[in-house]
Amino acid sequence: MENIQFKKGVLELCVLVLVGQQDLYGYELVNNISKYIEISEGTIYPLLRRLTKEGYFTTYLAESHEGPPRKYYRLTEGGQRYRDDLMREWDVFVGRVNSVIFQGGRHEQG
Amino acid sequence: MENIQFKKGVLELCVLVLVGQQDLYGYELVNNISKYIEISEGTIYPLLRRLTKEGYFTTYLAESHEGPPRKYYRLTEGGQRYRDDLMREWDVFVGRVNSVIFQGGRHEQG
DNA sequence: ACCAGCTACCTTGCAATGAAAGGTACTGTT
DNA sequence: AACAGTACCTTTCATTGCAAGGTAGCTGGT
Repeated sequence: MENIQFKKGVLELCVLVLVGQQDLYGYELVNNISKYIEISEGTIYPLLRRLTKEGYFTTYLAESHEGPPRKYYRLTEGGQRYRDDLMREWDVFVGRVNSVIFQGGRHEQG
Repeated sequence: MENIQFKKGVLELCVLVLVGQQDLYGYELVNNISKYIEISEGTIYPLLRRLTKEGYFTTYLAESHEGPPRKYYRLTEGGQRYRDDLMREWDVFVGRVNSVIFQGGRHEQG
């Protein structure tokens, strides 16, 4: 998978979903997501900052036995709503793209 | 559908697929795709230029009864290969994103 | 004490791409 | 002539992912 462009906007959704399941810190998130989708720290940290700034996450620090303190991210209520909206949009979007590429945009629809 | 970012890279695939089915001109393409995905001329024309420059399309002009001449785009062999590669990548990508957001990145996998 | 390697955080500068806004030009109708 | 519709094109901007680099703490080996 070399196509960077596919990822645009989708990483945001992945991050929102994973943090929604349990509080996570950035480094953990990178390792978690990158099992599936190639991703680097330089992508995740700015994304986490932005989503926090936009009110979708709160953060807190916790000590670690194996290194510097970890900054955990927790999904807010607004974040949950945003996540749910994005999931619906993702679903609709994939459906529409598949309409275009599998039926050639010639399929009858509303 | 307000999320612009989802579209990044995917429009390229849509354009390749549609032109692969039959020669199309830009204006027609905009109207065709925008039934499914919001899109504007300012997006399509630069994209068509780029894909032509990269050797995926050839072009020819044809007169029109109802306005200025139309510039038709035709998919090259290289374009067909690229289209097929992109389709496979899109499929894989969607599968992986769904793994992350539906199984929380905890599903066993190669 | 020193160093390597890992964990964990962060930033700057860059490239790609979609969109808004604007421009050109032809045809047909009024 | 004026206008609407078709059809092309460009410039400028915002967003976002990445490479590269920087800071700092902990662990284990020498």
